[in-house]
Amino acid sequence: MTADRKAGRPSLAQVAALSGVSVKTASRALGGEPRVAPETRSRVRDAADQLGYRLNGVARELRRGASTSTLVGLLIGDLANPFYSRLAGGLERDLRMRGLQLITASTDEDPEWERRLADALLERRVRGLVIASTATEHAHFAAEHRHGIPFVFVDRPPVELTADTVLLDNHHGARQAGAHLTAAGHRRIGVVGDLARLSTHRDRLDGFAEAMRAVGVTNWADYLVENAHDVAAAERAVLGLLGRAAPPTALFTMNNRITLGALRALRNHPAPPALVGFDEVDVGDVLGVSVVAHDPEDMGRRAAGLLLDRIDGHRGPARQVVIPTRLLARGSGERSPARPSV
Amino acid sequence: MTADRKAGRPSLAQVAALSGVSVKTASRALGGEPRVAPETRSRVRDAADQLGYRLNGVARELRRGASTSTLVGLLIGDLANPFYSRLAGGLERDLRMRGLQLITASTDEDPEWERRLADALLERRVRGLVIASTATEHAHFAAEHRHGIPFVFVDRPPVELTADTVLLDNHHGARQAGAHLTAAGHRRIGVVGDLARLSTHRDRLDGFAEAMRAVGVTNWADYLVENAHDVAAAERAVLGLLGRAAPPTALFTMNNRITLGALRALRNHPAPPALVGFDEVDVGDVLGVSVVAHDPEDMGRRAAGLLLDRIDGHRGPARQVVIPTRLLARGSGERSPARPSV
DNA sequence: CCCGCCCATGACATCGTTGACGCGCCATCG
DNA sequence: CGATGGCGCGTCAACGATGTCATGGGCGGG
Repeated sequence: MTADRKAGRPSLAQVAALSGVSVKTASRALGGEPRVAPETRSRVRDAADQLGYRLNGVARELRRGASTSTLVGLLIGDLANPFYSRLAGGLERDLRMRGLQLITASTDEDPEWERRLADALLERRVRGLVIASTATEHAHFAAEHRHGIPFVFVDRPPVELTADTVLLDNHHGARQAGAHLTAAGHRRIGVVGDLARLSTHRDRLDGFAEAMRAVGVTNWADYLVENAHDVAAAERAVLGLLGRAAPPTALFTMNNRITLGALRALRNHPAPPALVGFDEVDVGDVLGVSVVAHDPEDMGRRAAGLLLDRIDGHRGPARQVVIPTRLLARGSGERSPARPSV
Repeated sequence: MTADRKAGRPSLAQVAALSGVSVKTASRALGGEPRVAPETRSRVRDAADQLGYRLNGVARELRRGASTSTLVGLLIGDLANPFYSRLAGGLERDLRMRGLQLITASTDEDPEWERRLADALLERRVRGLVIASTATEHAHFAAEHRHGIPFVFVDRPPVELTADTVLLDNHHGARQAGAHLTAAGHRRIGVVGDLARLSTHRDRLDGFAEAMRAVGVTNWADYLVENAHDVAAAERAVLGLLGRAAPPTALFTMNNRITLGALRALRNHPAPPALVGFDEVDVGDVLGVSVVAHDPEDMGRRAAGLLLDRIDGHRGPARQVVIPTRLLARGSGERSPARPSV
């Protein structure tokens, strides 16, 4: 009758009262501490069950102080993007082996929103923060960082801040992609990239530029489209490139979504241009799509490693891990520039 | 010199001391409360900046009490599975418009682990719990549920517990898939499914069975393979089916990973069987894969809707939302059973 | 047989913040 | 000109758990 009316959740005090012990003993019994008579412990447990009681993790965390949180924050562009979700998966798997949980937030590549989310996570006293940042400056994290909160930057490096980082070998991968296409004889190569402000975009562009320089092509930027941030935009961009008077004979699509858009655009094309994409895509092997592949889950695991080291007290200078990329030739990148007349 | 030695993070008391006001006034100033002189407020803000201070969300949550948490728990099988990550994306997007954050944990389809994770989340006093449960019984959530914690079950319904639920129209979708294949003349249809214990598996199987009954085929279970939980297992299962003396002329692959495995298995096959998959797959349109499609992000949004209603005080009986499915005929499901001799 | 030690338990303070309430002070009003 | 009230700020307690220290009883050793 009085039990679970609208009254909030029961507190330890109520459990203690019901089982006839002090609050502290109840705490000991439920918290698994030693120095509790077995009979007492089970009496307390029964009372807790009866009341539907559960220890309050918030109170415990407050009492125990700073570095007892089991929450790790993850800031990414968009959880629905397989690159990020696989990264998150790898990260989570390694964190939970240590009893840490992941709290994930998507920034939609909005720097202002990213900052708000980071603030919220830090206010919640997360144990560490893993961040694929879309911002162009991270000095405002300096104070937290100095207070000992571990930061790990993934996919994109910190700016005006020194912290642990896990990056892809963007430059090398993109150079490989470019070299692969030029080796097949291509010179007019369409390049479609993500938001121009992102470091990954710039690094990949640099790598590609190097490959083009190596064969003496300098006007390749005429075929560059930037800021194709979603699949539909990428599809339009590719159609635009193909509609030109002198269309490219090959394409370099600079991330997974863009590659998907390109595949859509090329569907049913009588003589599709050669194509190399950055990032693996689902059934890329079945479709015969050549890509610069890498392992997002490994990226997550490496980030977990760096973070856990810091949590374990590692105090060394910031470390940087570079995840290798490798070119998978599956057909689409090996088509020659010679195009049958239509 | 004494500043940020190893001393923990500064507290409100230190900010108050530095700015020469009481703790309460400092709280008011930083918390954005009214009744603070502008000059005082900025003085406190300066002191906070100087100390690198940030309000402690843990303490605030404890003080404010139960239903002030801004955390919502999400339990799914595997964050790296696009079905789940898109669901999570849709859910997160709608939750964050209300200032709620998502804390995600993967169960790897292990019921015991799922329970442990749920306990951890509930102990942390999440505001609500969204769960794609892999367990076969949920009575242990009853106490929490009665205490007013909103639960939303997604993809799989609760057992021995009544709670809000968002499900796919599995039965209908699978029946459509089966009917589509039988309409094309198929009678020997290989069926590859996920873990047999999952309700989604059973419901889809039921729907498919109905389609087969409609054309009088009763021995279809001879071509059933279950527990193909990952892509590699699905690929093996399909190869096994095709290697039989009387191989199936069509395949029904009961989820996205299984469809991917089947596509791998069928690559380079001279006369591939017809194929209809459950769940959309990336570039399914490009590959011409017929599927029973639905919208995982919408599922997440609907779950968010149910949850937010409860948080807003809705007290009605448990509601159930069914997400429709629709068959997308793209070629692979329309191949006829007539097979060219090899 | 007595002393001292260990065990089970309890009282109390504390983590950092915020709600409830109180108190001057100054402006306004009848 | 005294009563009224809003404003700016402060004091105190409480949220729910746990660390610290204290206490009484039982038991083994001298």
